[in-house]
Amino acid sequence: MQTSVNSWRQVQEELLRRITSRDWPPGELLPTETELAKEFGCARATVNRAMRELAGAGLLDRRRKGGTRVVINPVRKATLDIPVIRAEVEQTGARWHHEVLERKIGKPPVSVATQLALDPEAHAMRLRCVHFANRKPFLYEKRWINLAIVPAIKAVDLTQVSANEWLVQQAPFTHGQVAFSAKNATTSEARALDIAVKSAVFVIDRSTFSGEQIITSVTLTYAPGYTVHSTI
Amino acid sequence: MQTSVNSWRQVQEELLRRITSRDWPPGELLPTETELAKEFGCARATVNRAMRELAGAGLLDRRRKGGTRVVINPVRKATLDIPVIRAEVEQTGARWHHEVLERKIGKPPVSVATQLALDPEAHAMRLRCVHFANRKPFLYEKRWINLAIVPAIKAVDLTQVSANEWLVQQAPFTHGQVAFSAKNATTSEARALDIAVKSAVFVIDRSTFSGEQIITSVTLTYAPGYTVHSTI
DNA sequence: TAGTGGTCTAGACCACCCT
DNA sequence: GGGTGGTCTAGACCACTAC
Repeated sequence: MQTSVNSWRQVQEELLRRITSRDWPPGELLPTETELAKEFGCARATVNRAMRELAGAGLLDRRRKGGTRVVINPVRKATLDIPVIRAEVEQTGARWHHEVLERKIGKPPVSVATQLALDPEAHAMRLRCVHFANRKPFLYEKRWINLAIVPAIKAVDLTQVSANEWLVQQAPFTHGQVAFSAKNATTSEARALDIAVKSAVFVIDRSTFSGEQIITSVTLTYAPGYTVHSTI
Repeated sequence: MQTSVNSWRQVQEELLRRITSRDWPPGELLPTETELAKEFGCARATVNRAMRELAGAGLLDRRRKGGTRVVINPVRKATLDIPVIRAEVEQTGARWHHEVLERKIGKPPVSVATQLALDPEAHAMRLRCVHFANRKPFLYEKRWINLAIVPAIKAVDLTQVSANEWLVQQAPFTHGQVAFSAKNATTSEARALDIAVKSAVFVIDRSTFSGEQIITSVTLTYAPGYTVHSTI
């Protein structure tokens, strides 16, 4: 029994050491929280917090009565930030501005309505914008907004505030989905971003919800060179 | 003072409701943990856990003495899974196999050595593979492995076990970096994936570390159509 | 059914940092 | 200096599930 490993970070570090050093190889059954607490000379809650986070990271598999095991093929989790577009540009030191290409209100096509989980009769706002970094086209944005949730946006001058930023501040979402992919730029995307047709562009599709109801669905097409960074 | 909102999930739900409903608009200073605990009729630790997770999600900004505020432009966090390649393919119901195109041991070029943070004199293993889903090329893998960390891999038959899976099991990393991007396929990538040159391909660059030392650095080039999904 | 993790409590002390 | 969040403790009860 060692003494004074009593902060949950220290406990977590030691557990991680035993896993990576293969003291506890994949599949190994770990001691119980109570046993580890005794060994480390700390409270069970401290061990619990350390192990809970490792389980969240995909390294441990915990189940009541079954105990805690080292995961065989860990599914590690990467966390990546989703900032407001303006902040993302300005953080690189560049100047940001945006232009609205299209803004109309009407019934979305059926394909979009199902994607938005909207009543096909419901009205939505269609928006197409280009975001610039240092006056260079940076991002082409195609968006549908559910007016049943955020009717107030009808009165907003979206040439002054981007819909992205307005929505983030005025209609925080409870959860959302994101998808990342690559594709060859279409003619209209190439024109909007001032790039060659068929250039490889990075695409983010994102839908955000307030409870069960969708707020907005957006397709972000980034000019070539864009990279998303993340840590594991 | 309401009664029996005593689980941290209930507390978190209620806090989230007040934020999204703009009861607490962006920038608002929230009551202290002690006050909320009294209001909800639960222990301060319960409120703390609920708020800590919301802060981790980027919705709240917490500081000692300064109190807790609703973040103005929340930088939301997306979490995405990074499974072992074989598992990723098999989860779609497809059969997985892989082929090794190149496997050699030697000094890496200087550019790679700096990228790997390796002594230029250190030896590394160079690996190029293709992963298949239902016998169709799915992923082109270019990898450098730091033999100073995992010398044992020299004796492994990497045509039987993929380096990806072997490393995940035998040399768990403590942390890593990931980058996602899009690019037009080069000639060699197009040949490996059996696609047209200049097709848009999705690229993941990943480096993993054991403490300060790099374990491996890999570039994964996915065949067109590949999408990474995530939730916010 | 018994053992394990999941959670809550009441209290305490501490670190940080705003005023 | 004082108020706030960060964390730890010792104990308790509960929920799940492997056996």
